[in-house]
Amino acid sequence: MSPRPSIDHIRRPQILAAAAEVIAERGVAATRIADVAERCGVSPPALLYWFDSKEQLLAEALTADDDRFYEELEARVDGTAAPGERMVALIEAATENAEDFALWMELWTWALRDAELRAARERFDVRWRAAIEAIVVDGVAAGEFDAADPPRAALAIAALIDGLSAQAALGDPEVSNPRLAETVLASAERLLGAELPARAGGRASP
Amino acid sequence: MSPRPSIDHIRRPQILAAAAEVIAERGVAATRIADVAERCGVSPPALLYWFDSKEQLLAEALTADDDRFYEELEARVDGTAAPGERMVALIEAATENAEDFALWMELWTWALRDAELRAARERFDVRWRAAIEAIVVDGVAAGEFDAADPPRAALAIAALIDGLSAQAALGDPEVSNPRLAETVLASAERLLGAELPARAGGRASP
DNA sequence: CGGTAATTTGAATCCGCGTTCAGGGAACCC
DNA sequence: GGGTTCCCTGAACGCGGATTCAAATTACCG
Repeated sequence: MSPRPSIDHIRRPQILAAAAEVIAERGVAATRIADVAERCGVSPPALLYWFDSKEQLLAEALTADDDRFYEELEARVDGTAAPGERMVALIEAATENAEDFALWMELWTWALRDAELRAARERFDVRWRAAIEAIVVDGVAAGEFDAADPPRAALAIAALIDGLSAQAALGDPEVSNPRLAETVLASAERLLGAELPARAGGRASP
Repeated sequence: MSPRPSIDHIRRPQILAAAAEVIAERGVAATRIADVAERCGVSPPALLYWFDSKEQLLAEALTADDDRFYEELEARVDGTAAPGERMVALIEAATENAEDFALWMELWTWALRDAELRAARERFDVRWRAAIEAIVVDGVAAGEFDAADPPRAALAIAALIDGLSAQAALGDPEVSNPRLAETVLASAERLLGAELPARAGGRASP
């Protein structure tokens, strides 16, 4: 509406957020610059003022939120003390919004052919695995977990979450959200040779 | 070259194969009809003679090979007898060509917004999980495996393979092809509560 | 207040690419 | 060997959409 609605550097994040929304709805391939502009209440060339090209804008949008995600997640997980509880908290946090996984899937697919996106994805994954591994190492040290090879266990748990989340995001009836979390938890118990504490939420039926 | 190089229904599969190749290289989004036509040594409109639209052609290409993949895999696996060996054979077969997983990732991403592709993907996944589950059930019946919930174990193994294959396809240095197979095997042993027989190939160093 | 820099816009440009069209050569059938 | 069908082609069409441009509007600064 007004030609200068906000000062300097509120614009870029705003555009990136709008782009991420549109991507989540339409997918990267079907996202037009005009869509993002409309969501911002702005004309298409305005976006080109802040970003060099559509490609650059979408690439940035695809990776902008992820750091925040990990920060939130690490904050949530580090709150609790015992490794078992931390692991449960992590698994819950990672599985509670499986729909959002669609954005990761987009990132993966575009990372197949874009070196920068590939590097970004790897950075996120390293961070993610490290978060898991830290818990595993603590659990082993505390005698709670039995894992001969913590990095491998962490890798397996991460992959398990990825694979199941993808299917959940795709609406697989076999992998509903509750079943997703259950399966990861049960499998993690096997992989870690430990019983994990029940989660706080509890079940619906008494 | 020659105007009628092949009879009736050799053309469609040929086009689909070419399309699958191009998709594997460029990705669905960047695949042009002209690319596929060129690979077939044919003009673009020729493809439109066999397929109604680009979209239909690509969708079909994305799912054409998969049935063959499962048939091959099931044939390979059913050759051996003991559940443990069958499981190892299945895991090896599924992990030996991680690069090909890129095509699956493309399928997933497009399935997010295309009902037919989504249904096709689910069909494949059901079949894939069933193959795993059959082995698990046999192993439990034979007393070789210890799995309280075979469908869940199968789901977990499938998800594990998916998640790790995706990272391998993305060139993650942490998930090289050998490490991929090792990790799946080691994790499957945990999930199934069983030692799996060493694979035939053996290791490189003596 | 004027001058300058920052931000946005509407309109125009430009191009890639899917698709359409009007034929044209080959096989097949009689 | 003439008609019919099948498969394909070159050229043209047309559209969607990214990017460019010149101008306008606004903020900031003296």
